[in-house]
Amino acid sequence: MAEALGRLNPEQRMAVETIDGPLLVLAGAGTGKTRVLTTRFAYLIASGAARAEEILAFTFTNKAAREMRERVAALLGGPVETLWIGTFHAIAARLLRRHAEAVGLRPDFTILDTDDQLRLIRTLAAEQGIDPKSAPPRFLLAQIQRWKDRALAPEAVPAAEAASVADGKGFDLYATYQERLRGLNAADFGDLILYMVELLRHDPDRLARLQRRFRHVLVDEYQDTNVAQYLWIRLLVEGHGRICCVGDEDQSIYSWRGAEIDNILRFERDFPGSRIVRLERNYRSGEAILAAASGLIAHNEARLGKTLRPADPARAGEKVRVVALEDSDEEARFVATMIETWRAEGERLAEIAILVRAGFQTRAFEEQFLARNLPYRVVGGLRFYERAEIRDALAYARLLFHEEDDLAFERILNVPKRGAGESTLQALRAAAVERNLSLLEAARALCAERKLRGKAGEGIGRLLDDLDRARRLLAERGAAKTLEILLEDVGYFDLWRREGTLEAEGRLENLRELIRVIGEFGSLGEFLEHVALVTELDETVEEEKVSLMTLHAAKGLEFDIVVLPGWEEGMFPNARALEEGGERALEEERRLAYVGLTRARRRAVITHARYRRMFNQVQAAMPSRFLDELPAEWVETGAPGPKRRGLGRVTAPAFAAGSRVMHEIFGEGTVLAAHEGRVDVAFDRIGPRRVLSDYVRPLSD
DNA sequence: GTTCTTCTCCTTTTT
DNA sequence: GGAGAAGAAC
Repeated sequence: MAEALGRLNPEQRMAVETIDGPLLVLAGAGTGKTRVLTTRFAYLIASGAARAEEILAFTFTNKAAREMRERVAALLGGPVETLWIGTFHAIAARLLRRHAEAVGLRPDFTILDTDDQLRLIRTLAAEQGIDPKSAPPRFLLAQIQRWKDRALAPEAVPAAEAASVADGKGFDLYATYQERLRGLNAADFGDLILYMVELLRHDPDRLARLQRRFRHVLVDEYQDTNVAQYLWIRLLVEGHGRICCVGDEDQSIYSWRGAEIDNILRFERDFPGSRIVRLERNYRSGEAILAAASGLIAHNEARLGKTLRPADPARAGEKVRVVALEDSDEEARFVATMIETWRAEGERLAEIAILVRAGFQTRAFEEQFLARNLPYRVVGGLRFYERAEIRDALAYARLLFHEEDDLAFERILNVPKRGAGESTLQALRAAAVERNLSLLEAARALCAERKLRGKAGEGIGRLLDDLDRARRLLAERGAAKTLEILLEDVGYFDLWRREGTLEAEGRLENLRELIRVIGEFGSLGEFLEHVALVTELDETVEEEKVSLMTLHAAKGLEFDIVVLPGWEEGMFPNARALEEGGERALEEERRLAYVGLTRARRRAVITHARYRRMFNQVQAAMPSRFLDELPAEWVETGAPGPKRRGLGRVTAPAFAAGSRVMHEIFGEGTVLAAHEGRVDVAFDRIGPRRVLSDYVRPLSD
């Protein structure tokens, strides 16, 4: 322990050893936040303040939870199974299963995924005659989630607000949606937190027991908590105030998910007697990058304020480079070529990341990388458990586990196609309601009574037989093997095999992977709980590949080199975000920019295009206002590369058609024609292009 | 009634 | 260039 403490700087040490009251650790990017959290965890135990199982630690991602768990275990010397370290949702689920009946659920309740939620909302909205055009299901679901993020059960939604959403229909839908979820013995993500708060609010004894049981509470990424999470935390530490929140208001980027930056800004008022420790020594980046990022974020109002300083003051590092490109295609080509150059200079691809504002931006880069055989990976795109084939297979698994899982049944009723379409489903629903059965039981009843005719009757009959057979196999063959047999029997594998495309190959591969993973779990139930709460299948093998991801996905990561494309008004800051959220949203966009810049250890390159192709048309784009907000002394403009020896003074006539030239970015090529300030060159690597003559020099040989 | 095809709309970020 | 809804064909 002494050794671990000795590795801390004075501020970090203060953050670890202040354990007698509420503490807010303002941890700037790259200041050793995780080290503080894990050391504090261990210190609480070593100092006798709490036993390991008396410390409750909340994180936002499963990855962060895992990392913390591993590092704490290492500090404590050996794996600790009983640690309460997890995401808000995972911990809520764990606690709720023990107290399910108090919130109207059974302990084996299902946790819905977004697909399920949306399908349910769509059905309910249709039942209630809500026009999907004026009130799209996605929007309604988002509104319901926002209520849940604020810990508002239907009866708690303020009347004025209830009336304002789709003429009050949105609110009615919320009430029925909640009823239906309880009927299905299911909870969605928001419910986990909402129910937790309700449980603690309405049951003082239970609350008191939990307060005694968890002597210390740690919260990571406090700036990302929503109101419901905040209320939960507050209830938990009411009375003793032994809470430590770690966060960075400048990295609060999840308001659209209900995160409330005010939670962190208000900390001192919320938790009387609290102290604040600032971690400002940055161990990641050079001075130039830190100064550029600091200068940018200084434009925000909603801050507690802190200044990042390089831990090594002698390390100025490279300035942030800003490059203007003609259009989005050229941007992608430029970035790809730049990365090829870096690679040739010995940079590792795994240490290069391209961070974009919106997911679709990755496509242009992917195309370039594919064409050039430049290895890349898209981080966080469609996650494993969100793929259609995985969802389908999981629906079969859920049905095996819980016959009454109507949502799973609906999903696979006609997958693969067995002639049971919308009208069949309606008939089943009607029968289910009338006889108070689950859909599957209703199907069984109607089949037995020969009320389902033709293709549908036959198809459903076979499905029921296959399911029965599989269920009988379950105990003997285990979950993985049984699911494999079931998917084979119902013809689900064949569905993809018949396609014969490369994509279908991939899907089959994913299914095999799924079955392998199921095999690693003790039971089907255990596996399904894991799937509901863990969205990624994380085998982040260190591969020599460029990473492509959104700025949101990049939070918490770091790379030697970071490329930030698309810094144009409308794109970044994102126009839609500004429309919805105004000034507050602008500040959040700025925080995103700050997060992006501070991911870089050694080098950051920002690009913007003068013309951007949006869906089908080309639009002129203004450089992002964030570019103007970067302090000029830490920024360098123009393409990188070897110093321009007299370039720019070379005039166009110097380039005779047919002569060989070298371009700073695109490499060598042959001149086709020269124009005023521009040259057409057939480049060896990327083909013909018109480029600025400033960037071209003649090759003497 | 079911499935296939065309059309139109939009595309921010995700535990 | 993708998804969902509406219309057309089986």
